[in-house]
Amino acid sequence: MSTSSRAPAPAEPSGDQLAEGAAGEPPSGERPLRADARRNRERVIEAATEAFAVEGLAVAMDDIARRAGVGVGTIYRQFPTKETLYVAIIRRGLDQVTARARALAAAEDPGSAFFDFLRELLETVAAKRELVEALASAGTDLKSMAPATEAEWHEAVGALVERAQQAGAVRPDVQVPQVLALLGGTCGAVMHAHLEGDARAQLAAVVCDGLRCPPAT
Amino acid sequence: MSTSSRAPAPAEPSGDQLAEGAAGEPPSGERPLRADARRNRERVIEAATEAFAVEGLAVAMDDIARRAGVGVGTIYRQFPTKETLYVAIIRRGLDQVTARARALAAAEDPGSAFFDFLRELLETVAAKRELVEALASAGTDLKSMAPATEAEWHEAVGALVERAQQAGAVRPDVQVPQVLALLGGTCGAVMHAHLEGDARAQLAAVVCDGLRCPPAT
DNA sequence: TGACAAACGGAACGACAGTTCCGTATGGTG
DNA sequence: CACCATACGGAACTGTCGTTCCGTTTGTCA
Repeated sequence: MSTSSRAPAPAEPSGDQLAEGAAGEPPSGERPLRADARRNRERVIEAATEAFAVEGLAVAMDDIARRAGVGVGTIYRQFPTKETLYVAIIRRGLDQVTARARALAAAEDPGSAFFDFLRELLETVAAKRELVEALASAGTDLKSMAPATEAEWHEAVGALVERAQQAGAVRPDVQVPQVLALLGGTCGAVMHAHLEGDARAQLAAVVCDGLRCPPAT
Repeated sequence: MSTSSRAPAPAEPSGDQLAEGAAGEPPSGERPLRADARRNRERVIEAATEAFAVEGLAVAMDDIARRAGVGVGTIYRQFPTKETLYVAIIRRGLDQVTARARALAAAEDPGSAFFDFLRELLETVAAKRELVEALASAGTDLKSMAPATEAEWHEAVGALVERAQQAGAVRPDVQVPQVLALLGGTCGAVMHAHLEGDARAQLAAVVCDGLRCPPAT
């Protein structure tokens, strides 16, 4: 050993590059990225999304590159690590549902807004089951890889839940963290059990009923 | 996925080792295993359980061997594959909860039997969070790796649920598969969100209420 | 107690897959 | 239309692991 240790060092977590520069959509705050680069970035994300869905998280970077019609080097210029690549994809997806949550938070009926959100989320996840399953298996800690995305998600759901509680549509004794956990768990249930159509709706109904205010008592 | 068990010269699978001999508890139907072998088998399972919990599913077999105080070869004599090793551990755990379900199925009050089971399950899973999380990340298809174990689990829970429904303690419109899914999802929620103590109980309450018959209406 | 099958240990083997490197191509600009 | 920073491709490099092999040790049985 000793000697030239110029090895693929495990990509140390070193501090703040994770904070924002590692894997946002485009390089939000930086110099504007050449045209071909931007095009390729998009292609890579697209290809990776499909590859992860079809082959699982374990697809080789070479495969992703081939699907995208680029060289591996091109991927690594935008995503310094395989992890940053799938975190970027996770972000994208999470941002979408967060946006939906925010939109619903402005609805007139806070109660149905929340429950609709839950049902929609289940549908969305079921529709992309393979991909979500793959990404979930990463075991990535979003809180450290994409703090902002994570925070916004929590915040958006929190708002939805609290409004629903104030309107008396959701029992007041549940905390937002529990709801978040339940959302995740229910998504997991739908995916792993391959619940389709009615079965899925039924499960949603059970969870919704549990969350709803106990009518009397 | 993972673990591409690709041998240089695959030769022949020589028999359906998956079917039954691969990873049961002791070699249930075969010749009686020498004393040291039985001892080592136990040590290996013990060590692997701890290793998976502490280091995750990705621990090297060499690590497990070291922890167990044996050579890798010894592991491979009992568990032809890494996968068969953790499937054995999964089986063991699942058999335990199945046994508990069966015990509760004989209780006087079918309703509280079922709900107690759910709560207990959540406690158990929370107590072994690290291990369960690791094993869950395997993405192993139990139905094909341990059909009997899987079937018995379904059957035991099914019985519990159906009795509770007949007693009017669980809403009659949910199917057993949904309950199984919900059980799994709730465990996942508790683990991923690190819900502790009260938060866990609260979540359990929500799920139980959802499953309970809507009092009136 | 002697003999033999069963079991052991652990070095060695192979293969895979993430990451790096560098010569070449190209978009953008003055 | 040059010029060059930026980007590209993809072969090559490496560390890591699962798995195998085989000489040695040990339990068991007559």
